Amino acid sequence: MSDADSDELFSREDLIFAKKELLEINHLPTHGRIVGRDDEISALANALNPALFNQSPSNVLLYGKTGTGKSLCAKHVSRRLVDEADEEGVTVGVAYVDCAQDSTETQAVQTIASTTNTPDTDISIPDKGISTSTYYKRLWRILDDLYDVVVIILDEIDKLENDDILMQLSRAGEAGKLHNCKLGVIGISNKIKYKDRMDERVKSSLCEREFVFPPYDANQLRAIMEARSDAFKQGVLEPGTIPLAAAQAAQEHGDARKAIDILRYAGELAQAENAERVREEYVKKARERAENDRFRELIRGATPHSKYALQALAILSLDNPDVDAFRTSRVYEVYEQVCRQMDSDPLSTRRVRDLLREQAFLDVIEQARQSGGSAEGSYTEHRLLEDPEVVKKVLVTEE
DNA sequence: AATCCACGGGAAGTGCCGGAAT
DNA sequence: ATTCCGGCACTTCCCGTGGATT
Repeated sequence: MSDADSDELFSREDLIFAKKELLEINHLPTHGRIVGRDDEISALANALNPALFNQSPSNVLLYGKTGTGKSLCAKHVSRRLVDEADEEGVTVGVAYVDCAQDSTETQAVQTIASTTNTPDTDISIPDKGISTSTYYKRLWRILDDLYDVVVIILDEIDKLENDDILMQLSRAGEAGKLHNCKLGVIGISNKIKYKDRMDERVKSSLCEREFVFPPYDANQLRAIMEARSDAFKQGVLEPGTIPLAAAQAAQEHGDARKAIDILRYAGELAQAENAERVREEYVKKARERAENDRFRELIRGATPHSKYALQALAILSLDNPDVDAFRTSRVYEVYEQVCRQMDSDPLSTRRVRDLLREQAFLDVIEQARQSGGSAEGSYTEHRLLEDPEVVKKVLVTEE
């Protein structure tokens, strides 16, 4: 814009990135090791191990916050299983379903059936047009015809609209739907509370084993980022950049995806300013942006009044830096003020209680039941899990 | 073919109230 | 004794569907 060679509208050469695709969200590390998940990988392998002897693998539920490597490990282990079982003469199939995309029973079955199907069969799986039960019938046939064992990975399982498909999958064997093929289900959720919402019978069969994925610490994040530093040109990254970005990401949520985002944003900022190197100041700005994005994503789809309630909690947190949890009645008072500012009629206390509970399920806030002591009643306290500054900024700029 | 309308289902929201907690 | 949580029944509003009418 202000440079001497400003007649150059487009730059001819990328000064910062060499292989930017390494930093794209969906990029999976193909070669090299998965950082810091050895225990989880071997536990998962252990649960699936019976498949090697043509026996039923255990059903598993994986918990952990976003960006802790759940999907990655599930995919990795199941792929290894297919290879090793092949050497043993056992045919293993894997179906991966992203339940955020296929959130209904029909869509999910359709995806499973069409990914496990091969042209060798005379079974066709149309995109649409047949009933759910027909999909199931064809799926059972495919599985029996082609595989000894099938592992079904249900990612973001909490996004499913109902438990019907879990019901079908968990009972497929005993209900006589499958004759030769054994079924194993890996459920992946980033909501610890998801299990509470599950049907009791599904829960007992699907959660034979549970593993919790802890957030990455700063060292692990640093290793993850360094494994992708080839995305940048030689010498562009200052030596302190990655450790700084890792430290910041670890401090916030230990989310590897976000850590990579920070790195990419920092590069883009450097690019936008025609800098030759990625300096630390860019990392700081990038972190702010990544954090805003993350929170924006978290509250996407929330109703206006949900946001007002969150805003009220953020205001309380900012006004009282020494306290971090507030009882419902105080939140409601501030919420009423927010509504007045927004020129909107406040909802009832009953409704706001529910809205806050929804936010707690989404891990935006945390609730704890408290008691005031003798003759003082009991109540719930709400604590914001996000940086109040970020919450306020995002919520205010949304309007 | 375009318009209208009745209908059902689901989400949002309210009020009531028994009961948990200390 | 006190606070307020959370289940329940109920209302209101919106939206997609599908058949009837113009």
